[in-house]
Formats: sequence, structure tokens, C-alpha cells
Amino acid sequence: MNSPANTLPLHSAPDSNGKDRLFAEIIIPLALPQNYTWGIPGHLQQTVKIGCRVEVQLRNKKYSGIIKRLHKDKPVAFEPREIGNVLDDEPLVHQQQLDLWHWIADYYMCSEGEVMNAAVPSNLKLSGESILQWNDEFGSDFSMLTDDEYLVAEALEIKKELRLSEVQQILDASHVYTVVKKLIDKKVCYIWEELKEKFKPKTETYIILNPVYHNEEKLADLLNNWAKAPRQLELVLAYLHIAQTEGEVIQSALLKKANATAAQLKGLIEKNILVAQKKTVNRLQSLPVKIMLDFDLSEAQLIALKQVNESFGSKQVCLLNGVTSSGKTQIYINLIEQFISRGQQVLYMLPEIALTAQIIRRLQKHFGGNIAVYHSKFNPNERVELWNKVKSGEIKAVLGARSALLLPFSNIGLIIVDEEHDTSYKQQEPAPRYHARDAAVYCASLFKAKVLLGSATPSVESYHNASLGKYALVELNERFGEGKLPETAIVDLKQMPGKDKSKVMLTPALTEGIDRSLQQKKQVILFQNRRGYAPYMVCNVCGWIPQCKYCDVTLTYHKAKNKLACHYCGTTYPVLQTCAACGSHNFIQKNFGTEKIEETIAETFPHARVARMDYDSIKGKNDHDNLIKLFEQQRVDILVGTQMVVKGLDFEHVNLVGIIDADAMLNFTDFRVNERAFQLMEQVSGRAGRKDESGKVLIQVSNTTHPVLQFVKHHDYKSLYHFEIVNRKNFFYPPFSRLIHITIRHKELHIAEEAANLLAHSLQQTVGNFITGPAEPAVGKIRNQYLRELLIKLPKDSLVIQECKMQLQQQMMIIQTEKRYRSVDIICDVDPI
DNA sequence: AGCACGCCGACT
DNA sequence: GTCGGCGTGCTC
Repeated sequence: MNSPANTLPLHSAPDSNGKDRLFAEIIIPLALPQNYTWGIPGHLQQTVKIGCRVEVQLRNKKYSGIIKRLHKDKPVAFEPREIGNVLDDEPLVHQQQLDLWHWIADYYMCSEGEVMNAAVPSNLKLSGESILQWNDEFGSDFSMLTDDEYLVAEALEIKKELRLSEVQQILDASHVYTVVKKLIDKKVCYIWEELKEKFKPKTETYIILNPVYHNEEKLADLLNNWAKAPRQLELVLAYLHIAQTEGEVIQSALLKKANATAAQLKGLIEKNILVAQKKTVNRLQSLPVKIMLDFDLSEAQLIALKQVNESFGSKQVCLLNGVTSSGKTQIYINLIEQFISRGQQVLYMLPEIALTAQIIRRLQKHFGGNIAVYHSKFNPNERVELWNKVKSGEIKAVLGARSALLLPFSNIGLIIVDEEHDTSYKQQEPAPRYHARDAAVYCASLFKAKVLLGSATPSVESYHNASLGKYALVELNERFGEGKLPETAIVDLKQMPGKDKSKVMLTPALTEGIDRSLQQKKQVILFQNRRGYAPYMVCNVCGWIPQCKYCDVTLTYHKAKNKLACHYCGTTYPVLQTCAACGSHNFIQKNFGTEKIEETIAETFPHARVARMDYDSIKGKNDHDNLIKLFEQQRVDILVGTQMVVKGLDFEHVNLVGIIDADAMLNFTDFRVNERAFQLMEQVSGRAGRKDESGKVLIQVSNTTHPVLQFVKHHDYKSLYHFEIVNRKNFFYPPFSRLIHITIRHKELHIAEEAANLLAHSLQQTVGNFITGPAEPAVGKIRNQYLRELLIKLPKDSLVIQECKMQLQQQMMIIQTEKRYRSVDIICDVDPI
């Protein structure tokens, strides 16, 4: 209100518009097409630093943005506004984070603001709250106000100030802005913007004894001459006890121990015997800062560790390809220790789902307070504290999921990406859609740090990079310890008696195995990569199979919901009674999904507790956690599930895994699906026999001539994998450096294809190579987002772009008119090298 | 993100 | 005829 502008004539100083004015490029946590520029008023020129938060106004809202760059180039096209305030003394992020944000925004086609949004804890991103202030000069003539305006004006006259949220309560929320605007026009009130710091340090009340009584005589005097108020005496004694045993006395702990009330304590404080003190405390659990490595590496692990270290001499990235149970974690722990003692920071990334109490406890045991954990369940205040400690370097190592990469490390030396192949490292839904593994490699290069990618089943990309020599490759083929290799047996359904092999779900071998496990009070995992009850129905008369009208995919029968569902686009249909081809009413169910297996198992083993884990049975995120807990605590004996059972934990008491219909995973022509199947088999077999005794994996198949199964049969997993990789080298995946996916969907497939080709043609002229092909299911909104992002990213003035843009818009118009789509994917390389 | 503007369908 | 839905454009 009393801005310094009032004291200065508006155009006074001749150089106020001159060359020496300072400007700042500022990142606002929004999806803006580019960063905007604000001016720095003279009195703040000494305070601003790159990386600091500043208060800026955009349109009519205030935001806290981060200074990316300071410069003296006055924008020509517009007159920049000035920043309101500098919110930090010291930068919130280092230059490296700004560089990383820039790279992510550029590579994954989003704004730096969106990256900032993902990186910075919400409590550090203040955004303004509008407050209406009553205009005293308005008087009390409400006659020219409408009903709604009157309601608000009346409230304002009484309370003098109203938050916008309060106005929303008074009115019906929907038409707040028009009313507010009219009130301002009619001079009933002013609008005021306020930025509030959201982070609040946590405080705890400590109690100390008045220093007078540190003298023993005085203290004895006090205790012996206690006439009345025995409860207060008890309190003092309790205080002395805690003070002696624990040193510091927290109010809540004292009251609990003395079983006293706050009022009784207050009495003592008023008598000035005890003194209350507020102190800010740490929200993060603090453990002693010490490092303790209490295990020895095996011969094979030592060799691998040595190789990794040697590779870091010449290569930035090393791929550690170690079989399940080979003890990769121990190698990580040794490396972490090595880098910490060198004074550098370490980030250990895991897929969110693998960030379990088990691994956290394990690392805390070795690194105590040196290591911090960062995942989605942290509350905003805890995030701020961790953020600051990582920034200052107080925290040496972070164990976290994808988002931990965006923490403000100051001198990171090593990034470990465990389960490197895991697709959840790629963020899908909100921008920035970054791949944490790839971003980690870039991030490390900014710090001249090293990256260790670990996996039992490396991704094609990483393996390719390793075979090109871009990454180093270290292999660990030996399982750690003895007798831990699960015994794997293939059960050939062709050898089974009876005619219809497709009806066999439980072979005698598997039934016996389950029986034995149950008797031993052990647990069983049954893996079937098909959800639902029956993967498809077929007309018993003419052989017609119900398909999705949009996707040409067979419909799966779900018994619980009593619906047919397309697993491709998610559409559900009522269960068919009549064949669309011949009109008969005789359908038979073919094959079996998890739902049916669960049912059959429950019937076959009536005393066992059976649970199912698949997309249908896990609704919320808690369901998943809860089910895992139930299984861990052995409150479930048999777990039936899809891929979901593979990701998670080492279950200590599992000694049998059954892969019910292994063929189902292998009959695809698409190599990616087969590779996935192979990874799944490896991961599933790793589930059994992790501990002292060896477990067992039963793989049931009807086609033992399949090459993948041949290899499994001979336990020759590795050579299979390499064989596959070599064959794939020329396929599109690895050579492209920057891929974007655009999904064109249309009711008619040929129109979608035409649109895709048209788009691809335009893209080819501007951005280089492209591939079109059938798509993964995607929501229309996401596709629009991609198209829009693409349009924003392409240079605006090119003629080709104009053409491309028109075609894109035409296509989008056609697409919008249809409700249901067929889809075609365009994968294009946006890097026209 | 938010908010304004502009265009089409369903209603007092 | 208008109200209100959504799609589109703009913010230094």
C-alpha cells in the first residue's frame, strides 16, 4: 500500500529506464510456454541470487518463482513487471538442479515450471490467497447491489476482511468471480493478495529446572520443605528422574510419566521452580550418524565390486547384471560407504513398490542417520526438512523412489538405479513425463558423478548401451550363499492323461506341491498372467468368439462383476446369451484367469486361506500394501495373482511358486512381450527359496518345444537373453535418443492410420524419423496434451510447421467428433541429428 | 494453474 | 431467446 513508488516521481531518475536495470528470468511452477521476465527494483539488486525464490505477480495472482538467470537485456516487446520480494537469503536449489530441470523440460517436452512443480515440496511453493478488504468510504448504501453482492457486502462490513474461500462459502462457489469483480467495480472493497509461507518448523516444549536449584542444598531445601501440593512434588521428582536418565525433558513425556495434568505443571512454572522452553525439533527420525558394515562379500561379489570400481575410471555408467539373489544390495552398500567416506552424496533409487520396510531397515542398520528415505508417503513438512538437509549436505545418502532424483543434492558422487528395467521409473501421468533412470544419467553428468544400473533382467536399452560400450557391463552370475537356487521343474501337460489339456489347471505335481507346502506351514504363490475368470468365450455351435467392437480383442469374462470386458480399452459388455453369428445359446468358457484359479484353489484346498492380487482385486493403493502385509504375516497361505505378485517383497515363508500357464506368456510374435515374459519368469523364480532352504518353481506348459521354454528347461537363462538381444539390435528402440509417443485414435482403424501417416509425414519433414504402429491404450486427453506440447515445442515461424500445424488441427477435429477410437501410435525421434 | 472469451446444445 | 458446458488462448 505504501509502496516506495509513492515517494518517487514516476519518471524521475533519467536512467530508471536505462541500461543498468536488472532483469530476471523466472521459473513459475506452471505450464507456461516459456519462462517470463521480471524486473528487479533497485533496492533488491544486492539481495537477488540465482536459485532464490522471489514473489512475483502474474495476471492477478501472486506466485513464488525461482530465479533462473539474471541479465540486463530489457525485453523489447513488453514492459516487464517488477518482482515483489526476495524470499530466500540462500538459493533454494543449486545451479545443477536448474540445469537438470532445463534438460528434463527440453527432453520430455514440458515447461521448466512443471519440473519445478514436481521437484519442490509443496510447502516451498507459496501461492497467493486473495483477500477482500472492506472500503470504509463506501458507507452503507447497499441499494444498488444485487442479492449475491449484498450478501458478500454485508459480511464484509462486519468482518472487514474476507478470504476468497469464505466468499465461496457465502455464495454457491460457482459465480464468485463475477460477484467479486462487481463489488470491486462498485468500490465496496479492495482486493489484496497475500503470500504465505506454509512450512512451519515443529516445536516441542521442553521443561528445565530453574538454575537456582542446581545447587544441591537449595534443591534439598526445596524437596524437604514441601508442605502442600503433593502432586506437584511428584511432578518435580518425575522431572528429576527423567532429567537424570535422559538428559532432556519434554513436557509431554513428563506429564505422561508423572500422570499429571498441564494445570499442575503450570502451577510449578508459576512458582518459578520449573521453566518451559519452546525449541524447534526435527521431524525426521534421527539415528546415530555412523557407518557399520558387518558382513563380508563373497569372492564373486568382491570381483564384481572391483570391476565396477575399475569401470568408473573410464566410464560414467556401469550396468550391473546380477542374477536374482546374487547379493547386489551388499555391493551397493559397499559402494555407498565408499562414496560417503569420500565426502560425497549418494542416491539409491528403487521403484516405489520395492521401497519396503525391509530394505529401509537394512540400510539404516548400516548407515544410521547418514541415510534418509524419500517416498510419496512423506508429508509436506517432512519433505521440506529433508530438502534442506540434502541441500546443505548434512544428509549423505538418500534412499528413494523416482522423485528423489529431483532433490537438491550439492555434491552427489554416485547414483544407484536398482531394478533398472522397471517401467515405473518412467513417469506417465502428469508432466514432467521423465524417465528417472535416463534423467539420472544426465544428472550424474552434471556432477561428474557415476551411475550404477542394477538388474537381474536389464532393459533392452541399457543392455544395448552396454554392448555398444557406452556403459560398462559387470556380471554377477553366482547366487550368494549356498543352497538357495530354487529347483525349477517343467510340467509338460502333453504327458498328462485325458483328452482336453486346456482344461487342466492344476497338475498332480502342483497339487502335491501345494499340499506339501501347506503341511509344512509354508506359503505358495501362483502366477497366471491373465486376469478375470475366462479369457474368452466361444460359441459351442459355430465357434464365434465375442470381441470388443473397438479393439478386435477377445472379451474376458469376469465372474464377480458378471460382465464381459475388453482388457485393451476397458469397455464392459453384458454377458452374451445369444451368439451373434448363429443365434444359438451355447457358449463355453475357454482358458482360465486368476479369478477362476482362486475359486478352484479355494475348492481344492478348503482349509487354506487364499487371496488374489490383480488389477481387479486391488482398488486403492492401500489394498496392495494391506494384502502384502497379510501375506507377510502368514495370514494368507496361497496368493494367486498376475504380474503384481512379482513386484514387491521377498516373502520369507514362500517355498513354492507355480507358473500355471507359462505358454500364455510366450505365444506372442512381438518380441517385447516375450522378453517381458522371460523377465517375469526370472522374477517369479526368484521368489522361491531366497532364504536358507531352496524353494521350488513349477512351470506348467503344454508346448515344451517353444524356444523360450527350451532354455528355461536347461536353466540357461542368460544365453537366451543374449540371443534375443542380438536379434533386436536393429529394431527401432535403442538408436533413437528422444522418443515421443502420439496416439491417434479413431473409430475406424483406417482413418486413424491415415491420420497417423499424415501426421508422421509432417513430422518427418520437421523432426526426423518416425514409426507408426498399433498403440497402447491411452486416454484421449493425454493424446491431446501430447499434440499440444508438440505444437508448442516446434519452432513457430517455420513454414513447414504452419503446414504441419494445420494438418494436426484438422486431424484433431476429426478425432474429436468420435467418441470411441481405434488407435495408432506414432513414435518419433525428435532429435534431428 | 486460473481466468476470459467464444462457440453450440438444453431449457426457465 | 439465454444459461452454461467445454475448447482455446494468454499470462512477463
